[in-house]
Amino acid sequence: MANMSSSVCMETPHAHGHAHGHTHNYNPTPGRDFPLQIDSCVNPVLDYSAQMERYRSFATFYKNSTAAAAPFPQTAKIARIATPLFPSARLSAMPPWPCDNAMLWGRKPAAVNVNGPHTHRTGMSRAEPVNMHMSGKHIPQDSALPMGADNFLSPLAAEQCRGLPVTGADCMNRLKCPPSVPPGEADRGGTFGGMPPLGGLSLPPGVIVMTTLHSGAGSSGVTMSDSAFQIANVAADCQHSGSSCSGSPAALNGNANGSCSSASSNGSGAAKRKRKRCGVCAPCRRLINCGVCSSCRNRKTGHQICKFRKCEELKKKPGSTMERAPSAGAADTFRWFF
DNA sequence: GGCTACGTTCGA
DNA sequence: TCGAACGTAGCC
Repeated sequence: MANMSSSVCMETPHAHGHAHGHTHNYNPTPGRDFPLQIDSCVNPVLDYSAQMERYRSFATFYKNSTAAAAPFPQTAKIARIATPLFPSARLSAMPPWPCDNAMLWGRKPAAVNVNGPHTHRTGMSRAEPVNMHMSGKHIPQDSALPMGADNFLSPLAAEQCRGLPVTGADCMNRLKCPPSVPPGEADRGGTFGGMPPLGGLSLPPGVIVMTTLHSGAGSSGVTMSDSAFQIANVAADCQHSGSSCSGSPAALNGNANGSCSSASSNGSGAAKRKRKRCGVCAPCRRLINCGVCSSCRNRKTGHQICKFRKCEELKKKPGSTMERAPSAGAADTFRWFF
């Protein structure tokens, strides 16, 4: 599970207590570092080109290296290629914050189990599925809005809502947490307690959300990715099975294969259901195949996704996630989502 | 029906 | 134990 923690660790240098020992050299300077990250988000085409160029360089490099006397082992290739592109991402093993380039530059997203047409959740108006921000009507505003001082969240809002049962606007509103929200409500609906206020550090809301998810859930042995996966699976399975099950944290104690109790009791049929990518882990967020790994090179016969895009959750055994019962802290963490 | 990719099997 | 190959589910 250490790899999960490292792969989804999006903690900011000040968002946690450095309990895990490593030190961050990154000291965000508002007004200096932030625009750098903004660039990476508002210019997805540039990011894509950069990544493609990087992959190509890797491929060329390793191709030449293989011909040389000391070829690189596959693990070394993987370790090198898997290194995040962005400086800040090297600290977190993820992009500075999750910009859905796939959405921004038009690639159709992989079907992830974030939700479906309906997820049986009540008490929240949701006119569209979460991935509704993939629709064209969101793309222009997401990708073309100037990054004004007050609307820097706008291009991010849709992505921050990936996997969340809220609309992009709703998500953004929650993340902004206007001052009119009472402090108590802010913890519950706007942001998390124990988190640095958004205004103090110019960080994308997604980073902060995941920071809390990590720090809160991780302490109980449940990583953010695990929990998000479970939530997503609950939603997805409700959609597929047609049975009614709530998305409440209590439901997360259920089958990690994404089966509600009714479905899991059906026997092998539900167990055979293919799992879907969580859509939130670093590999799921990777947009392009490396073209170098064995899966890419052997795509015709291997039928496998690029090793660097293989969902962290799917790498685990199907039953591994349910061995860790979500703690109350994890439940509190995800109260925000529902 | 084609494509992608998850799950399983099997060999090294 | 790991990775390649295969079957096939899921999606379009």
